Amino acid sequence: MSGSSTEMRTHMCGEPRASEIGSTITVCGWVGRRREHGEHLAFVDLRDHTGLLQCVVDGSVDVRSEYVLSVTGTVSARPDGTVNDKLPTGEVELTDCTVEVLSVAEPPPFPLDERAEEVDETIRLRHRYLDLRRETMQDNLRKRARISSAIRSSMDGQGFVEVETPMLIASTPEGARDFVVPSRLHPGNFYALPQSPQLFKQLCMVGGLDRYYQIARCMRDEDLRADRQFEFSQLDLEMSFAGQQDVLDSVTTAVGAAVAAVGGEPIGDIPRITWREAMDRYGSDKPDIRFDMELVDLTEVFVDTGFNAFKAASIKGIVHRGGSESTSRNRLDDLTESAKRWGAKGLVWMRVEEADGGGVSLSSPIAKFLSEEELAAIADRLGAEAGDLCYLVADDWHRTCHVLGLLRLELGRPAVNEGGLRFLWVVDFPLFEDVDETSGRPVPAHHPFTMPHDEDVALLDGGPEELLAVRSQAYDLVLNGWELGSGSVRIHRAEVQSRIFDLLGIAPEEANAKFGFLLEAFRYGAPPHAGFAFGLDRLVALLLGADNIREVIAYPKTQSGGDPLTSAPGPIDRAHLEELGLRLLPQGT
RNA sequence: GGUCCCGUGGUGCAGUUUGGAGUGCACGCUGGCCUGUCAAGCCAGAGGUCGCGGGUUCAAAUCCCGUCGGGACCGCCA
Repeated sequence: MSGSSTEMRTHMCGEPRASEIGSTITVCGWVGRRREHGEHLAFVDLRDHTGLLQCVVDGSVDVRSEYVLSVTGTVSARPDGTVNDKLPTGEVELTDCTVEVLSVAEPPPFPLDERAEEVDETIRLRHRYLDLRRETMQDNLRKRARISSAIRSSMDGQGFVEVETPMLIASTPEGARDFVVPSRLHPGNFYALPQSPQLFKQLCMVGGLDRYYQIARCMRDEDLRADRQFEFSQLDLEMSFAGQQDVLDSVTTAVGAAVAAVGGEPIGDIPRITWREAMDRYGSDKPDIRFDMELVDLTEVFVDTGFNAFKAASIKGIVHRGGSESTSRNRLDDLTESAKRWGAKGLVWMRVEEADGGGVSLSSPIAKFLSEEELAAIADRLGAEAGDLCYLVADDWHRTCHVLGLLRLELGRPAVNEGGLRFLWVVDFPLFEDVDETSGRPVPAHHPFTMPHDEDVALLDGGPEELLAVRSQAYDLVLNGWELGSGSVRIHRAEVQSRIFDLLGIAPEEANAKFGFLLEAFRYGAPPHAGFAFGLDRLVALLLGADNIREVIAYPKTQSGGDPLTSAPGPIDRAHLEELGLRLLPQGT
């Protein structure tokens, strides 16, 4: 029985089959539905995580929903005409039953079947132990465990060493807001919980571990979302004497093992595009490539335009195939409002109609401001056909891409469980995401230990234009439009590192105070190294078709960071505070 | 910090637009009947701070203000 039999049971509820007819077995589980037919006959569905078994008992036995029973009886063939082909155990039933009530149960506060999907999530979380009894949640957690296990096996097989890093670490002001823990032995001082084991894994490389990995818990005190919890799990890895391709290969192998563990199609080679191309074609650094609707560049068409709104650095368009009929004027107004909220000055839309003399014509409130040649060029470049709806945005390159990228998702994005699994590597991220206008300092796009592209190092000495053109050896893994994770080749040479710190305006003393231990470690012989981290919760959710990572986390928190089960967070008493050397400010300050 | 949506017996909903008795539906629960059901069936019954507070009104689930809780999103998440 594959290890499922115990002192208390011989079989799991989902196991008995016709081949075992005649044997006497004992099963344990929870009472599902009962069907009573008077004092002489009742059917009780006994349930555990493997399935359901119908037990035929005397109708005078008082068992209720969710009572915990041990039932000993004979596996019997069901009488003719009563076989239930919807159940794996439906050919048999347990007869001559001896029922022992192991625990009584109050009626559950919500139905423990698929109808629970409709129940207020707070109620599910308040009684999460009941929610977990449901088949869907059992399935989610068991598949998650299989995925974790497959990832560990894959990493072990690739020669990675699993290392645990500390949870109580020094706070660093960069990046996400830390959760902090007051120190009793050092009043007035605090530990931080790790946002990621970033610095420790690099130290592991200096320490000669060669290949490190960990399924690490990370904590960030930032607002929660459907795909973000305070605490989350990452597959975190780092490799010595390795470059980008090595990391991509290792991660691909691990992710492939994860997909295979839940019966997905082999992922094959993951396509790769540059950040620049991703922005150009999809308007996003995490493109959802389950559907096309790519951005088309129209800037050249309008170099000499007389239409003021199109005298812009970048003009792009997308085509909603056959969208004209299904899109009302009201909807177009809503989309225009959305585009403005996303930062655009406006949104130009054009309905594509059959032209009198063959071909197509474009109908739009702004068509009268454009020349025949311009209209023809738009239709031609967009490949517009009658019935299509075209959208154009004109602005600087970044904003044009961003707005059309969001519009593309709004118009075409499939549901979470449709369109298969479309992984994508996005490479050559810019080293800096912006240059601060007042200070002239570049703003790092990744962390400050990210290696610039070798051929772009010279650009570090240039002005804002050159700085923004510097590519980094940083890469993201994207799945169906969700950012799964990111990584980079790290700087291991002191002179490059100090150049970066200098550019970012981090003085040597400051760098020393924040990262001194890492910089010191690098003075003792740092191997070139590169790494990656990706969110396990997000991967599991997407593999299981969940649109929300709470569905694949046993005990998640609500959007406001509370736990309805334990009522965390809560106050602590005065003595406790005093021991930690803390005093609360009055409320409302 | 901001925008939007939701809150009515244990659960899911209708009722709110246009104020008029806690009115209705399904599931669950309790009791009764029932020897082949599997969403069992039939009969009867219990169960309510309409999230909370204030206001308008002869009268508030319904209108107004505030507040709490939940969700989606923007900001934020190196």
